[in-house]
Amino acid sequence: MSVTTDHAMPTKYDFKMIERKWQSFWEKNGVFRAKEDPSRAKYYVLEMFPYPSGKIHMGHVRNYTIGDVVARYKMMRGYNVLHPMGWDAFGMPAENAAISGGIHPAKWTMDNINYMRNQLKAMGFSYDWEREISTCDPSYYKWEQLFFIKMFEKGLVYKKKGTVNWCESCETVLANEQVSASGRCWRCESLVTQRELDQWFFKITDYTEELLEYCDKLPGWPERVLVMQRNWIGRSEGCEIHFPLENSDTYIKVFTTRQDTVFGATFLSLAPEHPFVLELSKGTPQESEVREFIEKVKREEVARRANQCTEKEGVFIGAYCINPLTNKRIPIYAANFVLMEYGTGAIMAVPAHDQRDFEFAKKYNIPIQVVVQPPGKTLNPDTMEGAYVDEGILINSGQFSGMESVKAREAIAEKLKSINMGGKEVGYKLRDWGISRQRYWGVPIPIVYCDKCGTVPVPLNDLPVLLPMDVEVTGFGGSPLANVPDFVNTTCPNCKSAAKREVETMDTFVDSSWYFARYTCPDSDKVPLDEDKIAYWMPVDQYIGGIEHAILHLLYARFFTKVLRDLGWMKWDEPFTNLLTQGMVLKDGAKMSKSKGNVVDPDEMIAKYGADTVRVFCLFASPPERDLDWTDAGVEGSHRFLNRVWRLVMDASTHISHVKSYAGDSLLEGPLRSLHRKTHQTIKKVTEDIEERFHFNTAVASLMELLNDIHTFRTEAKGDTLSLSVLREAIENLVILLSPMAPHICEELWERLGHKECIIRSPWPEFDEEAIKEETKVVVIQINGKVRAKISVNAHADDEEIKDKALSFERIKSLIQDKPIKKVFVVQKKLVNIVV
RNA sequence: GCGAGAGUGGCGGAAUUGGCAGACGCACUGGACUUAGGAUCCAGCGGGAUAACCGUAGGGGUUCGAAUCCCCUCUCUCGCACCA
Repeated sequence: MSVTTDHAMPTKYDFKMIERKWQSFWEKNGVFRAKEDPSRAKYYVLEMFPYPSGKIHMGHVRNYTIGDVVARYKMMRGYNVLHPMGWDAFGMPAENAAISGGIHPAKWTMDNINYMRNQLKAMGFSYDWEREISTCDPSYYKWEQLFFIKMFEKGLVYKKKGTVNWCESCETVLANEQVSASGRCWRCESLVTQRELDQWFFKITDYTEELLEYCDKLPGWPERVLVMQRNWIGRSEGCEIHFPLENSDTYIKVFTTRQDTVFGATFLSLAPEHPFVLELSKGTPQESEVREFIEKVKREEVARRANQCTEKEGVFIGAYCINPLTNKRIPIYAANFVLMEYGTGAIMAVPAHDQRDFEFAKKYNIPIQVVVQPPGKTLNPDTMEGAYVDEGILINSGQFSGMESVKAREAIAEKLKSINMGGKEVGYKLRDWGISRQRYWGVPIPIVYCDKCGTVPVPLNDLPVLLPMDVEVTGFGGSPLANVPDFVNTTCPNCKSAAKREVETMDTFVDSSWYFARYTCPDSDKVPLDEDKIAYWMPVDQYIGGIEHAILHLLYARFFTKVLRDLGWMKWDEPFTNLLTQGMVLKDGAKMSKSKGNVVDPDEMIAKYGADTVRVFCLFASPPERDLDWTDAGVEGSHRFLNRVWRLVMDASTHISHVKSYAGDSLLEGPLRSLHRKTHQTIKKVTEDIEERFHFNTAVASLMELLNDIHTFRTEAKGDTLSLSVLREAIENLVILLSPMAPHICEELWERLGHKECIIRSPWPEFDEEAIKEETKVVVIQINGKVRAKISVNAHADDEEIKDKALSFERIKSLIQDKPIKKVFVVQKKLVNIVV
């Protein structure tokens, strides 16, 4: 009998039949159903749930494939794995579909969910579909309303009138995080303007320090995500300084990080929105000019105003204050570049040492006073071309002259404190999270407005406040819910008199701030989070998603976790222990988009090549953090690989069906030993690549190598039982190691190899340290660092032996000839470098 | 401007406690099988007069030895950007 050939027509790799078969097998047998079991170690792997926009795209496919490999690997490793999936189902596209297509957002959303669920099932992902949740389901958002009320009671939710970001196109408010650096809406890219509105806010600033502090306690997160979050929180240490108003007993508070330059403060700049601007200018000759300026700035787009390049403009408001350390009288201006939301909305302007103030002073002819001298230079305010912003020695600063600026910051802060004119202060960029949205398709804010009782939260027994279904969504005229009398008109929970409901809905980022916790107990109907179940599953061991959520979703989810902890619903400080941010899927080097016409449709790919091929390609084409360029040729290659695996196993199966997998019972030599070694090296490589680095591309590559070696082996080896048992060992390991990546084909092959238990319930193989060892090693011989020869040495040879062998090697001898040998370096069983 | 990351064959990518550069795949070339091959198998595949030698964005340095460490320059990607 020969191992090499088999003349029987092999069965074709029928991926359609195979994938259908195993998907229904998994479903029927509840293979992926997760059950709490305190006797087993749990592993919670989660991918960011999708917005049901219509169809799954390649980004999802990649994201979920990565998660699926991790989930399946951990299952085979014996962990009790929770791997859920659901829908971030509230949001604007549903509403837009209603406006343009006349279809109800609920129907549109449900249709999309049904379609996309089937797509995910066709990919063979190992989700526990019994735990599926949808954020637009009242049984989900009911609890979100409960959290809102609890937060309201604790003062973590408040309503305030203020300037907010407004997207003209979405006709709704945006949180600061949701406005891009260029002042555009995160969703539709239109320019964002400002509006005065009464809005609900989550007090995320109560958690600023903790959110920042824990950025150093998340070793499982990519550094760049943490850097982005730290930047966003934007902590800066500085000083508050009080500038008394002339002829008044009030003062203006400013925040500065350069209190060492206070002696150079020659004017004050206030944000145009600062209440003092109107108040102080009242009755002065400047009043009308000031009013005009405020109006002008208000009209400016956020993008323009927040841009560094925008011309600095301002106006004198007709009032003066006193510099508390120089006692000099200095003018007060309103300036377009001063932001009301940061610090105190007012700054002391030091033109000599701040570029913005410098430009401003030049433009309006305000004196420039140098107070920090750079080492070895003298600054002349008349000839300076820009501000000197670096450190130096203080001059013109009274008792502080001669002091280094760094030290002066301490001393001046202390001085200000001692005279009760300010003191050290910490400033943050992070502001409270505005969550009101003037939209229909979202979670209703559970609040009632009563003329007598004011703002009253809906009693817990009355939850959920159901989102009404009979609503006409037009896209005009503000909150659609305001036009539903049955919804708006209610009675006050307190005094039972007529009252009105809040008609705005919550930002959908609230919905996704706690879904990961709800997966642990999706059916819990008495409490939002079941104490025992959440205690068993949380926190998420591995979270996987796109980098685009580095700030938005991930910061909100961290905040919400801390809130829920403080409300007593869970006991973790952070929701996600490890985070993997995968790169984008590109086509022809560009992001896929309809307008570019470079969209690859997952459905088509699955139909043409099967889910396993699509999965393998996603994993093989590049490591997860990097962008992946989709190529048809690459997919063909992955498909070819699976075909080769299929043929190999089918060809060999008749020969190896009666032998047992080699179990180390007899001594191996030659090709048998080599294949056995390769098998175990591959187990080691694939295990480490999955476990330690998520480098599935190299894991697949090593499986391809094993496949190639098995091929070679079959043409060389004899058909004796020992050979066949080694062959069987190699093939079985190839199939089992490949199974997390290409589960359908591997289940099928596993069954055809005669296994009764499915592969996902089989244990992950362990490698044998002994088998991996090479009996001979190839040692590279270098002369002056250049490779000149390679010799084979016994694995037990010591350095001296290797050195001798290298020096006596013919080719080396002839190259060295009679040149004197200066030194010889030997790297253990790897390399010899001869220096001549 | 600041911060982070990256730059390796025709392409995607391997190799990171400094030790054989280019694993694996794609594309390409030649061959086998074949009525046929866009299937499959075998072989080749950084450049080069196939010899020296040169090659990991460019230049310098450390070292017996550098894709890897250090310095400078360039390019690209991402994030932040009037935050006082």
